[in-house]
Amino acid sequence: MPELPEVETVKRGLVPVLEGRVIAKALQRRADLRWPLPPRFAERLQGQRVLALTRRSKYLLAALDGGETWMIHLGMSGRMLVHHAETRRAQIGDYLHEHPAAETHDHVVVTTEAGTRVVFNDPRRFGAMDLWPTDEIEAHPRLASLGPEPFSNAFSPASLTAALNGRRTAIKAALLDQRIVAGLGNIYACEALFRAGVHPTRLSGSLTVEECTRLVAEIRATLDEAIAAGGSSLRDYRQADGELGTFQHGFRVYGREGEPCPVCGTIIERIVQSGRSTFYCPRCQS
DNA sequence: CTTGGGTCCTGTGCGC
DNA sequence: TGCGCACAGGACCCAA
Repeated sequence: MPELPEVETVKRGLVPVLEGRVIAKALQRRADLRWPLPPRFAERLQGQRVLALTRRSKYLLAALDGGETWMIHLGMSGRMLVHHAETRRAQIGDYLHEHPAAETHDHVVVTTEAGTRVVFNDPRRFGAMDLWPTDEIEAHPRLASLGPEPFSNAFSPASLTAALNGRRTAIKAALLDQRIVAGLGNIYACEALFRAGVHPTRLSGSLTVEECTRLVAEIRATLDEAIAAGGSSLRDYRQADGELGTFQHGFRVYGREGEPCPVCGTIIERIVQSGRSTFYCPRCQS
């Protein structure tokens, strides 16, 4: 579900319920997600005020007043569900007692002093959480090797050209490599390549400066539009506030194998690159 | 160093 | 209806 636009959408939904709030209660319902949770995870969250909620690539970062940052990655199927106090009977208490119908994959639950509950639900459990000193957060092993944010000045035609220079891998795989640019996933890599007119199997190092210029612009435009639409909703995914993102209707090639290209009418094709589906127009992309 | 493939986990949708 | 298989928005780890 979550690439950069979806994580940004989740962040925006969580800011009003978490920022400035104290985590009155935290509950950890299993010992591990993708990796073991840090020692005393729930206790370390409890009593902390969330100073700021930000996003780096596909990671949510909640800076706590005790000096640690709560780091959250949604993986493939992770969701942050918000339940407001007025929509439930009980106040702060034992989650299982309050919610006999707690979902199987509700792994972490926090309740703020305002009575709002935030539930991390993740069936596939590819998601992850950690606690890390805020003043060293950029050195976190998961963040240290990330490439530039797509909207930052550090991401530019020149920097992309330099990052791709000499690489023998397909450009599609390079866009999924978070060290090249942070935040793209399978959907938006396909969409950006289509919009830039670049064939997904092109060798990274073969792209011209002009093509890199188009790619930078189209990556930004695609992500921009997706964020404005509240992200993409596949399956029954919903934003934290229960709203559905609508950008899946804006996909031009992703998931459209066999359909006509929206630009030229040529049938869109699907290939597999490094184990992931790639959708593209064989005529528009060269 | 780069690159490609396997892997973690659960759920869903499709063809038979 | 039931069953098996392919596939799903991520990214780490390791062999070559």
